[in-house]
Amino acid sequence: MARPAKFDRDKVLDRAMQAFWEHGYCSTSMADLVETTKLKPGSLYAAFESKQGLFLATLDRYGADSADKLSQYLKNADSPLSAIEAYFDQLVDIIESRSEQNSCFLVNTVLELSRRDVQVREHINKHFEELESIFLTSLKKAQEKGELGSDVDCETLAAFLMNNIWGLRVLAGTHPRPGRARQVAGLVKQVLTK
Amino acid sequence: MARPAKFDRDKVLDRAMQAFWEHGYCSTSMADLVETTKLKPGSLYAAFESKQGLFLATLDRYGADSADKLSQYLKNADSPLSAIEAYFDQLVDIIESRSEQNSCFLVNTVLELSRRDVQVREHINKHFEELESIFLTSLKKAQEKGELGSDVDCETLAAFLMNNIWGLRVLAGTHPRPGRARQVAGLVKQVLTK
DNA sequence: AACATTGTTGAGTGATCATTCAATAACTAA
DNA sequence: TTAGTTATTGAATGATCACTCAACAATGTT
Repeated sequence: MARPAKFDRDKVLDRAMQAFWEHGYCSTSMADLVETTKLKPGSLYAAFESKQGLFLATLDRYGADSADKLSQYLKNADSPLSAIEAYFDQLVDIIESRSEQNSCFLVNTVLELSRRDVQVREHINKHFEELESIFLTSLKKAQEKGELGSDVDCETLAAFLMNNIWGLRVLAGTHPRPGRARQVAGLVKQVLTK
Repeated sequence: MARPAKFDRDKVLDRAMQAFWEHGYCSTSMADLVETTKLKPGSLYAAFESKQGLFLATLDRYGADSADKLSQYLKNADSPLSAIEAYFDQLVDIIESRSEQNSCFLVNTVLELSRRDVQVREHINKHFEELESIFLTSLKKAQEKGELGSDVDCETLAAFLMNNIWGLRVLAGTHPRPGRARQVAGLVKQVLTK
């Protein structure tokens, strides 16, 4: 009934996400987004309402991807605890690789905007809660299997895991000496397996 | 030999720090700083060179204050381990208080700027290293006193403590449900005291 | 009092910010 | 073909950005 959009929404979101992820919300200008997405301002505004709208869309995309990735590690694992350890190992690999993109878009955003912007906070918290609930499911499974003592509080342990992931993401921002992330993660894994 | 400055440098730094701490670097405009410091643009630039120069000065002030505070908790403590626990307890109190200012200026800045700005990163890292070395000194003292087993790697444990402080600061940004910060800190303290 | 030096003032700079919109293009349904 | 609808375009908007500077004020020295 009308002219169809020419651009690929997913590709546009991906490119915008890369820009926000790398430079943060404030330091990514609409001019930057116009350049990376190859969409003119008018088209961007027609599709996403505003810079903030586009940002929230990229946040949700990143959050969904993160949850998928974590799920792939943990679902159907024979040993839930080993799977969690494997997840931490690959996180450490990313951080130790010193690649440009070893930060977490969600964690970056918590400290840049979430403290002051309710809408952003609600989106972020939703994604964090999803990640944590995936951990929690695995921890409970571990407890059923006897990998984890029945005295262990899985909720606290899940919160502790999230805390150390956040810490590792901050660590990545400091450009730490090689081996340090692995050292910290090693101690976290030790807590996990007693 | 010349006209002396009228303003109190420490008071100006304090006010600028509050502004940067609350809103971040990008979202604090020179107009904001002119308003909070009560200095005209020309005076600010004469005293601090640039927005970035003023920012680095406030960072250093915050870092020095943080180290002083941690030192006060840990130096001359009869039980180094209890002193570290006490430090975590007050950190939890700050976070659970849900006050406007329960974030850490250094952690905020790591994720806003440190990843991309070498100069900022060097300043931040210097302060983090100082904090960590204060923890390390206490941990070694604890080991000498037998509070900590001789098999414990104090360097790793200090890095672990920093990691969880960073995690707690991210947690604060999510506006968590009451009690959660205390729960996480409790587990950290448990690791500390075996 | 006169001079040298430095602090203070605030209007003004060009650049960049997010956003808008009228003109035009491309599609579907009739 | 035509009418109706929506996508695309890119120049233009006013606001705000970090920053400058010439005029003036206040001090110590002589």
